[in-house]
Amino acid sequence: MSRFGEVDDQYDPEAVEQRVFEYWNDVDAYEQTVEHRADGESFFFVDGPPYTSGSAHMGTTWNKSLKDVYIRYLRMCGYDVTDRPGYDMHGLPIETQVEENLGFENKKDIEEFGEENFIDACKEYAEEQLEGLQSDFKSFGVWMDWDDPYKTLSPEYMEAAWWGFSKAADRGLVEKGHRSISQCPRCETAIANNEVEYEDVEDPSIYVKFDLQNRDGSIVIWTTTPWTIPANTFVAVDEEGDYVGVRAWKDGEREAQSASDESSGDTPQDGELLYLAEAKHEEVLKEGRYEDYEVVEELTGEELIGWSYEHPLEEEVPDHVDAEGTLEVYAGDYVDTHGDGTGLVHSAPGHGEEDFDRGTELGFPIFCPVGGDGVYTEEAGTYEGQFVKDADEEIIADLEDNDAMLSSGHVHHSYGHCWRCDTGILQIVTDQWFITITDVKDELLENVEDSEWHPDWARDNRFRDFVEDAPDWNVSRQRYWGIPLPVWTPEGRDDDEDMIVVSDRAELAERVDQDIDADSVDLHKDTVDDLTITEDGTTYTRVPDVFDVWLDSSVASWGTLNYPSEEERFDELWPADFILEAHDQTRGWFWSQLGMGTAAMGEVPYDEVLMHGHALDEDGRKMSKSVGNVVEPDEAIERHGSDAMRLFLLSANPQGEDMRFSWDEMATLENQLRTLWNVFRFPLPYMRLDGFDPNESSLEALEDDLELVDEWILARLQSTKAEMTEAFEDVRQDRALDALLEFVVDDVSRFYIQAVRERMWEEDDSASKEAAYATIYRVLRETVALLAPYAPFISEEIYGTLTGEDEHDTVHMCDWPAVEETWEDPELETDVALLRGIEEAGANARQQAGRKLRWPIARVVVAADDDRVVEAVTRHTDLLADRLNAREVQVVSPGEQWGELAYSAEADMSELGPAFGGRAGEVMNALNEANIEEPDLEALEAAVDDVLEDDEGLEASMVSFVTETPEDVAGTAFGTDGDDRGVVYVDASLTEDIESEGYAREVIRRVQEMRKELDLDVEERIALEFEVEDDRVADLVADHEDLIREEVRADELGSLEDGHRKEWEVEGVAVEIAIDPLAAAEASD
RNA sequence: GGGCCAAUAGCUCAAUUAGGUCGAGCGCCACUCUGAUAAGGUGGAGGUUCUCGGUUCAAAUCCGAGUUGGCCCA
Repeated sequence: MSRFGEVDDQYDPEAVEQRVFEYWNDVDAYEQTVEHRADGESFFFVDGPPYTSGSAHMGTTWNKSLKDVYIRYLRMCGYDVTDRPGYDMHGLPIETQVEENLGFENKKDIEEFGEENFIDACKEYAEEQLEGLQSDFKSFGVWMDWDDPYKTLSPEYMEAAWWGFSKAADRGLVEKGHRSISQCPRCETAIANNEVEYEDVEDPSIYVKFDLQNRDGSIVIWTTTPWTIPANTFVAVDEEGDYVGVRAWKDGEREAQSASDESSGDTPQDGELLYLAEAKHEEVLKEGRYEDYEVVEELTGEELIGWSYEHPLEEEVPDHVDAEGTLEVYAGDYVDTHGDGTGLVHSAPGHGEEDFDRGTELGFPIFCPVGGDGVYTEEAGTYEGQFVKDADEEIIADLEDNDAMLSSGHVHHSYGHCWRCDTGILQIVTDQWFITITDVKDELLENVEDSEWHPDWARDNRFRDFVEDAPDWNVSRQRYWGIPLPVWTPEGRDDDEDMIVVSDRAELAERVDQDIDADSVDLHKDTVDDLTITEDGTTYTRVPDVFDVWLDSSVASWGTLNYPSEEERFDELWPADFILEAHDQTRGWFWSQLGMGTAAMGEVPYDEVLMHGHALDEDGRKMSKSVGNVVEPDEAIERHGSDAMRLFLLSANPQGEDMRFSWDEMATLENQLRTLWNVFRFPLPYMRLDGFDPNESSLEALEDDLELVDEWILARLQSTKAEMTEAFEDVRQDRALDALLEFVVDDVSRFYIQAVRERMWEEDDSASKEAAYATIYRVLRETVALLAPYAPFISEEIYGTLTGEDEHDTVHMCDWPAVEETWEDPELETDVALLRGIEEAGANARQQAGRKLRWPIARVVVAADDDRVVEAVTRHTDLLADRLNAREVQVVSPGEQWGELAYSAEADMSELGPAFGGRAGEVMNALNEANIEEPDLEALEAAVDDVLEDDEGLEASMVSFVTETPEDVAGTAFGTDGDDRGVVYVDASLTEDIESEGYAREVIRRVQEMRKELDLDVEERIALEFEVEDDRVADLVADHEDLIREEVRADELGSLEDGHRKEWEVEGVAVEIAIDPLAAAEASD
């Protein structure tokens, strides 16, 4: 880009982006930037791999923008940052998507299609999705190593997972076991708890009577899963709970009883004897439509323990559990006598995790007559071959036939579903492989301490809770598209004794019977299933399962370094310095990495964590396709540009809190970029015209020529850099951005540029103009460096236009701007802050007095609260007078009083509160309302005592006096950062002199407007005529004829025959103005 | 049902991290400026700090109970 070249008048984000993308491509900006830091200190960032299905949504976009801003920042700080992006490419979501695309219903279809073909199809699909994501990420300027992402489906990466798993096995943490798991009957695989999605559905709701043995009556249980009744093994009670025995009648049975005298024997007249929780009996009996009942027995849960009952489907399921001790009542800590149900819980260890744990504890056989496809096995007796949910109806009918049904209805409740295919999950017991991380729970908790989290509560409140409760990790899935378990077991054996766990490709090639090439072998299921190992006369075959997809990403910290196939970088870099993901990853990647890191390496694989939130819609609801409130990043880019979108995303607090999307905010940020653009392009024509050369005219060379505003904006720049750096160190890039934008919009645009405009207009070369150029050059040059991590496009374009060929090819190679002590000046910053406070207050006072800025005012009086204000005003009187258009500025020192002011007081509650206790509020009100002539404590006290009719004993520290403005002047308090520092009074009284200038300026402004209507060049000369109707005003204006002629560049003044003519009304006075460009007049001659 | 987080102006957020009269930006309205000009400036309106209790002389802030939203878990 050429230095000080022409730029667009309007900030056009799309055009900027296009140009910058091309430019980056031309100069290999990314490659150069990486190379530039190659010798820097290493910084090992690990990208949490997004899953390759679907495109980048707002949340992913936020996540990647955050990663980009920190990576760019760290690079600017000199680090050689690892920036390899990653993609999570295995797992059930892709399988189900591919199945859908191929029109498959179940595993059988896959088997017919062929495993190899299916795996190829999954791979192809995942690669396609990856390309889409990559281009999404590139589209908003993320700089990562797109040419070499780590992919969980690559052999090197799969090997990393094998290696981690084998290390865990070496430590004895791998075991095969019978566990109660969540099974998706469609996908025919176990799924992780965090893959279960809960949805509201209608299910059967049945109350079942289990007839007691060796005593009268039945116990009542409740369930929404009739299909689990065949597997009933025991009933659980709350040992401490209160239960009742109830005799209940329906359909007029009791009347029949009272009619008959004898009530012995089991007759309908006796009703039914039912046992259940005291708290639930009314509700349950109502549910069973009993008309009448009587509590006949009260007992505790403990008393129920040991009662035995008959299996309600005894005949239908002949193989039901009947071992010693089963079909009895036991204590269970999962029972709640006040919750849903009856306080007696039907327990089937084959179909529930809690039931399984308790059943195992009791030493019972685990009866699970259901296969992985959700179909009853032979053990289920008459139900064999039916899908369990389909069998509900028949089971209900059978229970009714067996007179075991108390009530049968339906209920709406939330029930777990497979996150991918939306099929209701089943709890069944199957053989699975586990990493028994519960064996190293203490180590996990210790390792948690070794990582630093932002925000800290994410670790101490959230993550720790999860780690404490985490069960063993079921890592096996009965699917196809995943990393195969590297486990070989002796043929025909079904356990983890004598298993072989292969750790990498080299070991695989060495041990398997077949001849394979370690470098080229693919590790997917279709390949490795055929491999066998024969050692000491035993043949081993591979366990057919693949890994839970969470295991894939859990090894990212070494997988991204291609460890174990490459060792050098691992030795140098591991563990990760920094990872950054959303809060759903507490249970996901943050956890899986800790688990795997601890199991394999004994360490947490990351040092520092930034946990951000989710992107919600404008109403604070989560974005969801079904609700239709999803905002696509593409749309945001189209409407406001990538830079503005990034700015919006990066202006949100990144620590734990969710972000509400807002089009308004994004538009505001685009406007602020527009302001920057305007600031940037304003001095360019002048610099170009004057041939400004920042090398020759450096700030350092021109130091003595700098004016106050120059020094001030440079001082503000230093503070801004300091503030930003501090914010970045606190991992609060949002606060850093706030500081930068405030600097750009408030200090540079609204103050500095306003103040230096006149210097730029000077036609002759001057040291002052040179100094202004040098200052603004430095300010802009550093500003774009500070902005570069956030808004890489606009920063690049501005940087290129400023520096030309002088510096780096890209702003992103710049060093993070350091604070330069030379230019620091906190004194001056305070001065200007005070002056701006005074100026603002003065403008306010002017408005109150009804005097426009165009009209001079006689004087401004600044009543200072403290000496610092006096100092600032005295030092910069001229500047203040100029900006307020005042003829004179007076200062009233602290302690002194000005004019005929009345006084009141403001209470300092931190003093009043302790002194007056409960009456503080009352005293405060009296103080605030008091009105006195002198700011004097005694007078105030008298006024307050008068109101409260008491002697209050005020102290000076309790109050500060405030002035009450007299009528002829307007006064407004001013201050900095919300602290009052004094009052500005504007004396708006008119004099002839002031009126004269005021009216003259009114004329000037209207002539200027007419010049603009004619589209005249700034330098173009004109002939001018004006006629003021009011004689007095006409005389006043005439006094300033010279001023008018100079300002509007009028060479001739008098009556004009033609030209551009207009009637105006100025402050109620009619004025006729005509102008005619002189050049045009000559031409017409 | 449980854990964690959040709730302050119409919107996005502050309020010096063991309490002291709640402030910005945007938007809106009015005014203003006219050599950054499809820009710039000033002012104004707008608050039951989600609700209800409690502690305290004093609560947005501390405690308790709820409501709503978010994440995770059941």
